[in-house]
Amino acid sequence: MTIDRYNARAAEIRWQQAWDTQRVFVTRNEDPRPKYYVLEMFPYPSGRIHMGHVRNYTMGDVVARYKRARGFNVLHPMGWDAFGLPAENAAVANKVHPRTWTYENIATMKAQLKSMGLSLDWSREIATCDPKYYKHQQKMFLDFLAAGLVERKQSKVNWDPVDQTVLANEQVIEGRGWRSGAPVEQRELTQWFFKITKFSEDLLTALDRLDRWPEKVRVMQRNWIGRSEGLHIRFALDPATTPDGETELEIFTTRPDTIFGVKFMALSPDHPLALSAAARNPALATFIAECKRTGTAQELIEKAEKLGFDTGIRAVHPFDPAWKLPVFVANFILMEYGTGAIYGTPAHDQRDLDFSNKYGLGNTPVVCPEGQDPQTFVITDIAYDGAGRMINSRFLDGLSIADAKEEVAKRLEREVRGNHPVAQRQVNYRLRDWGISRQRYWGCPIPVLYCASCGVVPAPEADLPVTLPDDVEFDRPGNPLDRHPTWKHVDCPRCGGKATRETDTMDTFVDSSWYFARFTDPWIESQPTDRMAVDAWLPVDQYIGGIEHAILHLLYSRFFARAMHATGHAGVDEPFSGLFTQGMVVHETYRTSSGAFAAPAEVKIEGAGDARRATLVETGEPVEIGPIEKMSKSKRNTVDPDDIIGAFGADTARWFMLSDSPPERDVIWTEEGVQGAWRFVQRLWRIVNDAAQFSENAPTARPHAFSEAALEVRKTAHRALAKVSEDIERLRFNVCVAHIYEFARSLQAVVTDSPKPVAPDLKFAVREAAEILVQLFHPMMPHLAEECWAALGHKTLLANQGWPALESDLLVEDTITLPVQVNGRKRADVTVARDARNVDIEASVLALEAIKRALDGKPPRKVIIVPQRIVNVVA
RNA sequence: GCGGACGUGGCGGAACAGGUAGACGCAACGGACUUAAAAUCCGUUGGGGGUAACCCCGUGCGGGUUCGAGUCCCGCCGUCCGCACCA
Repeated sequence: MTIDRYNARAAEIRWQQAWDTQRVFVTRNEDPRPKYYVLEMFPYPSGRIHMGHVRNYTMGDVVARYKRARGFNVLHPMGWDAFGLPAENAAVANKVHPRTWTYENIATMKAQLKSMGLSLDWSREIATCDPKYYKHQQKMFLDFLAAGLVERKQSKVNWDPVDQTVLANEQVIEGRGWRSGAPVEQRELTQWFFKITKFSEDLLTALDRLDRWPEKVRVMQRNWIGRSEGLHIRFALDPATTPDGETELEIFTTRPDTIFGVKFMALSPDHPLALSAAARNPALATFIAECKRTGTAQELIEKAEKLGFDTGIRAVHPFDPAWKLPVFVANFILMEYGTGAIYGTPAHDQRDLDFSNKYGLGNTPVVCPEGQDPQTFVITDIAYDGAGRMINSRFLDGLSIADAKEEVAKRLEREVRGNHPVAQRQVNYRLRDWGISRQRYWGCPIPVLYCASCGVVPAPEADLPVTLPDDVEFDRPGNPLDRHPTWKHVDCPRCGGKATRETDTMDTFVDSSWYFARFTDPWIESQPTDRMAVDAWLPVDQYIGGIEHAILHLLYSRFFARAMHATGHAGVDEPFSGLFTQGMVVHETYRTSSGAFAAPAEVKIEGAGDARRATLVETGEPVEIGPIEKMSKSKRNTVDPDDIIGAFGADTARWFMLSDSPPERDVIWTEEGVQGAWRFVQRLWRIVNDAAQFSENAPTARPHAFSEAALEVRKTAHRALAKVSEDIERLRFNVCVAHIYEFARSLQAVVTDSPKPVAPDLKFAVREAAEILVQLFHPMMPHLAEECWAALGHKTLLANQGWPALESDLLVEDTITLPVQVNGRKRADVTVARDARNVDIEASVLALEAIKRALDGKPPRKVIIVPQRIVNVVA
């Protein structure tokens, strides 16, 4: 009998329909089995899925299908991060409404995802642009507002001049907008903020408990939160030098130990004292204006030279009333951090030293490194920030840095001026509140009103959702909501007078900060979450997505979980107990002689190694093979998942995405790799069919005894089962793939090489092995697995089948083969009984020809036997 | 500058917890089948030496610990990523 080639296209559609009709992947909240929530970061509906999606969703699907087989009630939902700027850009470019554009994209991408055969519960699908979703987001905004977790304040914001909107600090990358890439400017605006800083300490310390997160991500978040302990000190100002009404200057320092090395004070150009001093000093006012000018582009600030201006004001040293310090305005002092003012200790801070050297303020070293002579220790160009003993510091001399910090804090805390202590210990964070106002149409409206007499008024809950108007124009830059003739004009719900709506919408990162909670009960209309459901399902057991969200999305979601907890919408603080960040899909780039990029589909490759040459298919023009880079439209090195699925089927694409590269690293998409995956699909199909034929009429009951050959088949199968199970648990999919290749190859050898007729026990063993093989690759290639399962005579869906039971007895061998080393070099193998005594092992080892030769007739000095592992003979 | 990760054949990579380095795949080469090709199957493939049994070298470089080091320690070199005037 000849076996037809496996027709992936036809089979895949058939099995997808079968899963659909039988509602296999629809999850019930009432299901009593233990829960497992696996989630991949939901996509932005940009138009079509790309290979990055294929990789991400395949990994999630492997975990979901595996856990389902292991008996868990698996929640594996999907939705759409559907608000955002590209929809508006499309509206400008193509005169299509953002909603239309978005939903058309969703339809396309949903069909593409379905063609991948993912075990998703589509009944829970949500789109964040749906008023049924953002209604609840508005409700939570109001709850957060009432709970003091939202505030409206004026602040300097990052303004993206291309997108014409505000960006959060996290969205500014190297001084440029994360989406537009335009240099970001600073502007003063009144904005809505989520008070993420209220949770700074908890967001930081809780990272230690996220032991199933990549260390890299935790480090990045730790740095981002940027906790530092220090002292808040009030310096008195010399009245003779100070503008009216000003008496003191507050600073924050993490190095109070260096207080006797201080040479100057420096203020941010935005500092109130700087401004009041500027009011009577035109030159200073000019300097400040200058700072702000260079300060419009973040990029320039970072490269700018340190500049200062002496205000003429003098501060008084807290330990010496006679010691006066010049107060400068300096361009490198940030108003947003600490108090916006510092004291400068040039010897021990590089920035202060640069500044001091420029303005001739000198420096006095106050920390002397171990082994240095304090008399000769001088600082010229490089500040010293290491450990050491205090010098030149009066009562601190001889103390360690830590003791000196403590001593200064103690003394200044005790000292009182104007009923307040002169200094207080303080913890500062780099983390800022999350500004969420965006001057955009296609986002969730912020549900507040402004009334001339009542001020800021929250929208009444009965009016939620505050929906977006449909009739908007995108013919001009700026926010269409603001220009809309009627939308923003409403009556004040408090006084009935005239009021206007907030026309800013929320940052789309708000939408994605709680979708994982909504998935647990997306049907409930009365509230954002059903507490029974959300508390039962959260946290997400395994979250999978790109490293690019290490800070933004993941930190916001952690904040949201806490805020939802505080307002009664959820019972957990951490949304994701397990996190995995997968690598990118990369591909070679191709350039024609004109410098234009060519797409892989347009290029023909010939030769191998150094002789590899590329030409354009159409013209035969030679093409330069360029570096391997992340697949992107601009470099045209993308491969369309539809093309791959069309040509080879989803299973081939899925298998290739899991092969070779470790999941956290980048994977290089190659035509050869796809071909290899496709060949293996066909090979599996043949092996399973051959095995089915081989084991025809196999006994259904397990034989009492097995021949050596049959036993070997069973051992191989169960060893593979053990390894693959373990490696799926550890998300080491590339290693799973290798084990499956190995197992398949050995099963194939048994089926081809065994003499006929076949004994019943071997039939049984081969049949068992074939079933295990199919079940092992099922999470990775579900369609092929169903087809094979049917070929093995099963009438039920493999998707509903449990994971095979491991017979661990089969993993234990009666005899073991140990490598034998002489002086750490392998010389031979020795096969002994598993429980052989060491003396017997030693005797067998020393009897080996190769060992005798290596010892050259001399007795060994020592024989080291590591049980079950290795023997080393020391000559 | 600060912080982190990594460095293994021609390539992607494997090696539990200090115990046989190079699993598995790709590419390449040789062979079988075929009129031929495709497809499939089998074999070889870190470097060097030897007819062979076998021997020597080998996990970025230099040291160290150990019976034994890809793995641990110290010092370099290189690559990638994140943060970047945060006082």
